[in-house]
Amino acid sequence: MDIIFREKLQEKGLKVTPQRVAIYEAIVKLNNHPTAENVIDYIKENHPNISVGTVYNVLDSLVENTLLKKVKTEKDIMRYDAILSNHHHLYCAETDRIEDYVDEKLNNLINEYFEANKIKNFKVQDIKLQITGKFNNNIKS
Amino acid sequence: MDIIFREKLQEKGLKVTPQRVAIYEAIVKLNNHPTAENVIDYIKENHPNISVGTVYNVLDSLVENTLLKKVKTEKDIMRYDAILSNHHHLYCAETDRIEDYVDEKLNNLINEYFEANKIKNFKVQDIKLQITGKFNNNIKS
DNA sequence: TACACAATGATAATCATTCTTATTTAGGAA
DNA sequence: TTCCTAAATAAGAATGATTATCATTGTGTA
Repeated sequence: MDIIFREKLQEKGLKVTPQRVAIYEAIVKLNNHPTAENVIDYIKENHPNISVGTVYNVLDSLVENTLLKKVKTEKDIMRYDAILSNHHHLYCAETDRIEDYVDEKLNNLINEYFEANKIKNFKVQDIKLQITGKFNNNIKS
Repeated sequence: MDIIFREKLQEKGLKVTPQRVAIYEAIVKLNNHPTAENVIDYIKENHPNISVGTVYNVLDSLVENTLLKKVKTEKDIMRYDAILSNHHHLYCAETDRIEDYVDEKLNNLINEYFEANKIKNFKVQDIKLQITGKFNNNIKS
């Protein structure tokens, strides 16, 4: 696994440093989707000479080079919405624009699906779709 | 609209203050899902005597009393994931635990749905499900 | 082996958010 | 209407995560 990671670094033209390897290993070991902070804590335990700034830098550069992905959570939420009905979101990463997307037919489809295909060991309470893409116009509806 | 908001405040036992009304109006006016910062900027323009701390307080208390909702975005992302394949997430708000959820059948269902039901003025690039609920066990699989 | 430049360490700076405390105000009671 | 009390607010300090700075170190190539 290490070897593959080292190869990937080289493919991307990134130097293979012990810090990068250690940080990647930390994420794999902390396989429950660690936060940057989780990684920093782990690194402090196991590689106390790696500095905090480096962890952030490495994480960023690995994400930039698609050796790592970022994932969002329910917490640490940033936007406020005066519309209270249940709705999904259309999101354009380029322009940072968000629009609401209400679609009862889709909700039913998904609910039926999970009714028929239960997830093992998990009770579903709510499902939100984040639909990423591009808007065709620049005018707000 | 204002009147309804004032009534809602009273129902919740919250005092009707000019600050709360102004901040609510700001969110309605900035209807493209403002960030706290967006609201603060707007307030600074239109109600320069309302302090930044108050904006945060009011936003929080309105969310707590379900007069406002929070919405997440792609940016401001906090978690790192070494699994690069396309997958959704099961999320438990209580324990902050995240598990990957891979389901090709579901992906196909959703893709087919959007194939048949295009969204007006929007080109879909990626769809992510955030499935919130509760895990039945505490043991990591 | 030497060199150039990318990467790192240490720490300062930043920026959004939260906290603190004194002051003000909304809204019920007299 | 006026008074009173708890709730709400203003101002600014404090916090905490992230980013920037810059001198030093290390990787990988010639």
